[in-house]
Amino acid sequence: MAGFRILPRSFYRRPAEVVARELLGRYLVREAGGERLVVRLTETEAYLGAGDPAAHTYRGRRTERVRSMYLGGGHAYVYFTYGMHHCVNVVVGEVGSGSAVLLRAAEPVDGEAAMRANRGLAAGAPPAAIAGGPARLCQALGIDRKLDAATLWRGKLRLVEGDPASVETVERTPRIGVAYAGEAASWPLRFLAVEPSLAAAPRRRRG
DNA sequence: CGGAAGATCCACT
DNA sequence: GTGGATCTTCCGA
Repeated sequence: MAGFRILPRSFYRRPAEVVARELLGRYLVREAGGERLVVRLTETEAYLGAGDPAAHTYRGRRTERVRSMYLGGGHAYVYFTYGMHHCVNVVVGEVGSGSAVLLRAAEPVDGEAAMRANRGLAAGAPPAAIAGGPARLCQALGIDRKLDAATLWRGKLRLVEGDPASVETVERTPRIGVAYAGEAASWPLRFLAVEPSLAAAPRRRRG
């Protein structure tokens, strides 16, 4: 059964690839507009800090935007990109490590109607369209830069125990959209919870 | 101070 | 499969 016990700060004080893997199946809880929105995490990516050419903190870069990435495990790092999208990360490691886990996809657990409204989706849109993608996830949960540096162990954006046992198989692949990062573009730091129901489903024919 | 690109998504062909 | 939207952030000059 899914638990709503808040993940302790020690959970985050570990390497990014470990936390990225263990975040699968956990629940992200967002209190907004008098409602509680809950999603189950299904896809994450690890960003390793100063030694990772794909990370915003590559070579120890310290700018105003990435300030929250150095706050230590358990904080949120929210950035704005492409002129219209937000993405949310879970900061991991010790204070000053500059490492984090990007939350790339999740599926609705509670408050689905409100999330559909946040996304402006038509009634018939499939559940995967609600939070299947880093910017979609933020839009569904109403996450923007006001939540940058938020504490995930208390407040209006929280990470809880969830249902990690529901993740039967984890697939690892290179990260998405980091072709500029040279060799690091091939590092297998993307983690996906393989859904048995989807794995068994017939494949769509290619065109 | 200007230019370029971005950890994306959507509509259209 | 391709391109447009849209603007913050960063870096080099």
